[in-house]
Formats: sequence, C-alpha cells, structure tokens
Amino acid sequence: MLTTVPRGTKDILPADIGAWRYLENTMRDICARFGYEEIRTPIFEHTELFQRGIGDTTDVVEKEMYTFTDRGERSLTLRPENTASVVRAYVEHKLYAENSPTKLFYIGPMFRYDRPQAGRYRQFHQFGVEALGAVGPNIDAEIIILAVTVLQSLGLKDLKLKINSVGCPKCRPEHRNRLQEFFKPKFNELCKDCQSRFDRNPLRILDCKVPHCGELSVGAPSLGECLCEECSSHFEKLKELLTSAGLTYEVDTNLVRGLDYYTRTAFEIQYTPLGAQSAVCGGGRYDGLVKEVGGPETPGIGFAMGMERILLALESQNLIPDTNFSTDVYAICTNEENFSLTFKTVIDLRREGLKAEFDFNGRSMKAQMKQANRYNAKYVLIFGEDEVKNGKVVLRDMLNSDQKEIDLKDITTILKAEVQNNE
RNA sequence: GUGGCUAUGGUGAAGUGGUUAACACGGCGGGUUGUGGUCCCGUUAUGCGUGGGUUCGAUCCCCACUAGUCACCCCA
Repeated sequence: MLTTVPRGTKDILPADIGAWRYLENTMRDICARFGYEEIRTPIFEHTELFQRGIGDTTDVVEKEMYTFTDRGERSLTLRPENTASVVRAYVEHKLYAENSPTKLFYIGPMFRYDRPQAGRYRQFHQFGVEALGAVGPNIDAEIIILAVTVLQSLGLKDLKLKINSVGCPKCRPEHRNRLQEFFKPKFNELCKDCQSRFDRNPLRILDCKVPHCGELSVGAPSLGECLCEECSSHFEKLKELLTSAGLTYEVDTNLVRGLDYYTRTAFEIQYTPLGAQSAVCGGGRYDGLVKEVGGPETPGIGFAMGMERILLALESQNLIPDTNFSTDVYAICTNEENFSLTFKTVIDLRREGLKAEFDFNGRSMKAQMKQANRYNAKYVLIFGEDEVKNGKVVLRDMLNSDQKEIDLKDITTILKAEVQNNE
C-alpha cells in the first residue's frame, strides 16, 4: 500500500510531462487568441458552494464528492468541477464591476469519487472556459467555436459536436409536467433507474439505455416543442451563427447535462473511439448560477474538457509531438584529479545559460560517452589527463564526430558561440 | 454503486502441478592499455498482485481481497 497511489489517481512522470505541457500550451495559446484570461481558484471550497451551485440532487454532489471536516470544524470539499468556484470568485471579487463580459479559463485537477476506468479517474484534470455577463447567443457560439478550435488544433478528427437547448426556468417546468404526464401511465413498465428519475429528473428517462425505456419514450414531448419564445429564438440564432462559422453539429434533443445549473444552450463534444468515456468536452449556459451563489443576476456560459481523455485520444492517433530532451554539453572527466575542474566548468557553463551535464557515478570514459549520447549532447568536453596538463581540453562535436583541442580559458566563449551557431 | 474479464522482472511478454521461470527491449559492465550512437559478449525476478486453502509439493487448482480493464451508471 505504501508503494501504490490511491485508487483512481495517477503519477504524471517525466516521460508524460511533455504531452501535458503540449496540451496546456495549446489551450493557453488559443484562449489568449480568443481573449480569455487564466484564473486559479483553490482546490477545496466550502461544501455548500457545490451543494448550491451544482445541485443537491445531482450524482456529483450526492455520491461523488470528497468532503471532509477541517480542524476548525468547517465542511470542505475537494472541487468536483470548477464552474462553481469561478463563479464564487467572480462574485467575491466583484469582477462584474469590471469590463464585461468577463472571459476566464482554468486548468487544474478535479476530484470525484467514482469507479475508475480508462478515461475516468478520481483525480482528473480539466481545462475549462467561462464567460460571465453576456446574454446573447453570440457568446455561446464563441465558446463552442473555442472548444472546437482547441480540439482541432491538437489534430483531433472525427469529433462529434452535439447541441441542444434545455430551456429556462420559464419553459422547463412546462416540459417537465408534460413529460410526467406522458410517462405516468407507463410508470410501472419503466426500469428502476427511470422510476427514480421520474420525480427527480424525468428528462433523463429519454436517454435511458434500457431498450424498453427507449421504446416507451417514443412520442414523448420533446423539450424543443416546449421552449418559450426567447429560448427558441436564442437557440435558432446560435445554430445560425455556428453554421456561418462553418461548424457541423448535430441537434440532440436528448442531450442533457448532469449539473443543475444549466439553462438554454447545452453542448457536448464526443470522440467516439473512447467508448464509454467518449465525452471529451461538455458545457452550456448557466444563467441562474451567479445569482444562486449570491451575486447579481448575471448570465454565464462555459465548458470543461477532460485532459486525460484528450490525451487518450491524442495517443491513439499518434498526435503527440515528441519533445526530445537534449543537452548542449556533456563534460567527461577521465581522472579524479581533474574532477574539480570539470565540475567547475559545468557550473560555469550553466551560469552562462547552457545545458551542461557531467557524470555522477565515476564511470569509465566509454560509459561517459554513452551517457553523453543518451543525454543527446551536442558537444562533449573531454578533460583528458595530458590535455589538461597543457591547459587544453578536447571539444568533440557529437553530430559529425569532429574534435579539436581548445584552451581551457576559452571553453565558455567557444561553446556559447558554437551552440548559438547551431540554433 | 452493479456485472464481466485480467494480474509473471523496469517494459513487452512465453510457460509448467515437482530440479537452475523462455525470448525481446531497456539498464549496468565489458570487447586488449583515453571516445558515443551500429555490432558482439557478460550481467540483470526478495521467484510469478496480496492473503488464505487444496496437495507430499503450486507461479500454474480453489476462495477472498486489492488493482487494472470493459460494459452499465455518471460525466469531462
């Protein structure tokens, strides 16, 4: 147990870090292009924030949170997602008083107690974007295009963009009633899960995987037909904007988001080869959330992407560029008397901004050469016995295997020049 | 949370109820007295996830646990 990570967590080792940096950099770059700025919120918050923000009856809050009491008897929770926190920060720091809309993004770990599977971890990472203070469908379109742009820039193909409108507090109850009326006579035929959904969230019955429930759902009133005037024109306008931006999407009237705060626009991007964990990005509009958390009535919209899932997708398509590690100079020392000199030279070179290495294990010259090779060294400096006696050192160019003797005192200047020349 | 499958070294893996657990990669060390990336040689498992049991004997059989994985669920 001492030598194992907790279930559902993972070490990100040096070998993987390149892929992560690549992902993060791409995301940051594109956010900058779209005018979104980074925000970093705490990894834990007051439990109440999530209960209020995400919704008491959601699975996430009901059975997936890591909640604990701290020494001051406060109930705290490791963030299961970041929208609630961002909204909290927005309200707390009165960002609404500044230039509107407020466009933010974040990258960081989230925590959910769930049964682990590939693409589903208890500590996982999300990249997410939130825009607060804009009502119109144009921001919805921008956000969706941003999400698609990120995934496309990473080279992902075969993505499926699904959109839907889940209505607003005005039209949703209407739909809910009609749904319940529709399913009432069939209640006993529904599966267990759906029977419990009947009260809590009848909308979810529509995308139940049990075949019989699917049959029973045929002809159920769709949300689309119940949307109020404002909601449906918002949705129409959004579709128009997406089309004009050249995006292909699919309207999926069964698309429902699991968090209570969503209103109107809901969307999801899938990468189907990932199987059960194919949802690579999900988001939507949450016009009631800011108020719910105690701020002024402010509209908002955002999305989150699962970094691990994207990484899986990239790996499967070989889309991760290799970041090969390289060293400018590897200094070889052949006898102990010269070690201090070798060591000092390496330190000096590093001070000059070069990537310099040396051997830590007192290896033979041949072994040190092999090391230099493994480090991908461009140059090797050999502090040979005879040469050092004459105030010289051998400089070997590892690429073309040329080598020459140079004066000890010229090492830094020559190497700096050589390395610069190569770049 | 439910059900299925899997579990051998740093990695990919072969294998059997009974002497020294293949092979490949990687790592380390060498290849005639100070030079790498190719090639060649040597070396590299507290013994087959953990704990029980069956057996004269188990890495190979049974059970439990743990972990991974797939589907459900949920979601990113």
